Amino acid sequence: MGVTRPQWRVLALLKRFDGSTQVTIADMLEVEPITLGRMIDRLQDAELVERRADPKDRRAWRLHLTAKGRAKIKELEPTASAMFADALQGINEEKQTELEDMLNIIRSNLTRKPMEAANG
Amino acid sequence: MGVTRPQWRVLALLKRFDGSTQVTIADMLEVEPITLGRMIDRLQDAELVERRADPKDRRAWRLHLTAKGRAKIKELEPTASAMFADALQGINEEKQTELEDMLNIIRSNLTRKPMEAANG
DNA sequence: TGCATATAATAAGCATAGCTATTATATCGA
DNA sequence: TCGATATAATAGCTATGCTTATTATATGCA
Repeated sequence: MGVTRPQWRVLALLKRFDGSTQVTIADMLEVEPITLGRMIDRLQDAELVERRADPKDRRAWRLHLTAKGRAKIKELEPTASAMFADALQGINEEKQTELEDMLNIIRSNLTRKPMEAANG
Repeated sequence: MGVTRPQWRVLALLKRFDGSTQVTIADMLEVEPITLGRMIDRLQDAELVERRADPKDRRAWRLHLTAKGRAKIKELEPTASAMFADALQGINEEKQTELEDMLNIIRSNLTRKPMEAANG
């Protein structure tokens, strides 16, 4: 439908946090800055996102959706919602919350700890 | 530790299903045959896996662990177990089963259905 | 001020992953 | 048996993702 899944995640985040720096978006997506940087290269080529200089920090870019980017989001949002609903069919809301909680525990286990057990 | 995470998954599967074809392993990993084929290229370069001709089907390769591959598995298995245990800390066995069940439902929702909702 | 350190972004190189197309071989049906 | 179709693997191209290294700029502190 014109964008890849990771690209869609970037667009969705920029919808909520327009004007973020690359590092900020990379952190939210849990990817490395260079990975996000290259995704932005392609999104910029596709004219869905643009880089603007940060007036306060000359090292940083501020990322902004273009009009075309906002249109693409509008176009894809119904599909995204439908896919989520479809994926979660057969799991009630209470269970969905439990699922989310457990996945958050696992993420925190894997990211915030030095993993002594695995290295010893 | 000498192999990447996807490569480890291939080795672990071959430990259980030594002699499988590429398509079979690709199906189990839920990746495309070409993706698995290229992983096997690298595992073969690293002398962890070898391709042997299928005596009954000249199109197909049979994948086998080398002695070096089996040694690598023995070396990494404790780390793998420790990482799993670490990731699941704070989630009791009953909850772990529920988690697995829910993830299986989601996978089946996303793979076995034509996704009418999303396309309509 | 001026140096050490930190931070934002990028570069090079490699691995993983998908899509489409192609080649070689099997298999099924008339 | 032969032609249509299916299947196993590969090739080319693109996108994602990481590690390590580098450049430019900020910031903290003496």
